[in-house]
Amino acid sequence: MDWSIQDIARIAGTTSRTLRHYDDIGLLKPSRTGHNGYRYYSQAALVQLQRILLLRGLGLGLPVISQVLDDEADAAKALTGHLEWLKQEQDRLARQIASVMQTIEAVKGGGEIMAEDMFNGFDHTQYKDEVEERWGKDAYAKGDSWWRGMGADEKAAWKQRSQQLGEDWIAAASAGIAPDSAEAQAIAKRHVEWLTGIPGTPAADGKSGDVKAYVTGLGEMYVADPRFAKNYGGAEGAGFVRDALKVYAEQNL
Amino acid sequence: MDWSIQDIARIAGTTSRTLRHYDDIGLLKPSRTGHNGYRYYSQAALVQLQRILLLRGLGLGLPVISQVLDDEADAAKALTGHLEWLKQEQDRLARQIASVMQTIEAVKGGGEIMAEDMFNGFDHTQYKDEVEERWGKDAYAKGDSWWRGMGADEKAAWKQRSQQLGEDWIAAASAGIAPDSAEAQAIAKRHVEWLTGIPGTPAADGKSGDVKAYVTGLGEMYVADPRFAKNYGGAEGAGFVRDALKVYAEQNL
DNA sequence: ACTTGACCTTGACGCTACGTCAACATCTAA
DNA sequence: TTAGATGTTGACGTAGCGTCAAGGTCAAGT
Repeated sequence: MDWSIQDIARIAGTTSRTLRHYDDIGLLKPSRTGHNGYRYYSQAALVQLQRILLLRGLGLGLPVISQVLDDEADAAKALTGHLEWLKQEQDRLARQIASVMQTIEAVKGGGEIMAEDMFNGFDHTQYKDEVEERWGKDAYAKGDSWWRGMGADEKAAWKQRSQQLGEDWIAAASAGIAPDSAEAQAIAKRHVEWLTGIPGTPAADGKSGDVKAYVTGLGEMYVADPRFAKNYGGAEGAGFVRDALKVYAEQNL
Repeated sequence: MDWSIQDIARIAGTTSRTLRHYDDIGLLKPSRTGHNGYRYYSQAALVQLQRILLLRGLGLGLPVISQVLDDEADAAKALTGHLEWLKQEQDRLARQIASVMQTIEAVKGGGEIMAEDMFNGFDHTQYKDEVEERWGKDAYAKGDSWWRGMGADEKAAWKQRSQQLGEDWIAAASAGIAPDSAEAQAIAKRHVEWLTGIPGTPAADGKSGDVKAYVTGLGEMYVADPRFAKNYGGAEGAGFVRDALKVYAEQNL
């Protein structure tokens, strides 16, 4: 009335190693163990195995499967959540495919993978007044000397990061997600980390409270100043950035 | 003229751990090492790092990136190959999404994740005559007793595997890929493994040569017999199966 | 009874690309 | 001088098994 480990492996279309693994992690125990340590499985175990393989085929992780099997009422919930994850992955893939195609074209045309001056139209010095007014002349002097001291490569790198952040912000805002969603907050985290790269600002050397004020203040400036707002998709996108940064600052700084 | 590990990490938007990792695997060595063991990176290293991060962002693996950096002429080729992989992943995701949605509906409606009689319309005994004629009365007797000795669960499992194989074959055939392609051969491999689950046939207990003849013979039967052919999408699909099995048998059995 | 050969067991390493301690050395600014 | 930031080299963890390694067990044939 029961089968050896190879038997069910073949019946269910999997391997004995997998069954031993499921035993190890407690996902599917053999229904009986021989005096010699051999694992034997009954019909009930086979049904469970089928379910496991079905769910695994849908892409669910083993811990989730375990939980679903414990309480089948959760199945619909777990699957719905998983569906969301799958859709996000699909989006991510679509974006990557577009990027790769674009890069292929660039490589075919230009030759070099990445020219040094990929990023133009970014002039750090144009914000001199604002920085002085808000954070003091001293801050700007330090910040500016830091910027002028950079090599072309470093400047390019800096531009790339800021541009990437801008793109991600715009994508997030137009995706219709909430500013306090995990995705938006992840970008906010990167944004703040990026800010800490500017010496002389509260973000780089300040205590938690100062950084909080600095970040929220910046968010407001992004909305108010169209020169900044355009980096984030205009006033609307900048508003999203401001809201997201505000939430992030309050929760983490 | 060079930066510490934290400096470039911040400049490039990554972490020092990542840079140490790249050093360990030889992907990006520091341009200079201090007497104290500290890593220092030059502008050239920064440019390399930028390229690495760009390619990584496109989803390429580190070994591939390493190779592309060694010979930039390969970039377009590597990217094109990667693009294919991305598209396949996209397809897989699309199928998974469809399956998950379908399963959600089934769970909502039916309650149970998998009822025992999910698979109907499959009658093992209907092929009695063919089996006897081709492989001898003895073979059928053994095969049939084996089948009748199965529990409902086991029968269901068997049906599921055969049905799954049928679906995969149809998908492969309609995808327009070649019978000797890696994907088709992978299904063929599974098909043969599935066949070995039938005791009394050459596939289960035979020597290599017998199995080869058996498998190729089966392939022909799938085409000739509409009752089998319909499991593989009709005569055309069965033809694809036959060709794939033939290639597999010749190369592996 | 003895030998094969198939099948079983428990470890334990490998894979991707790092994150995350741990324990300890070094540099920097007050 | 000393605290705090930053650096170093291990080494473990991650998801889900594949893949040896080394050694017991079992069924069948001689």
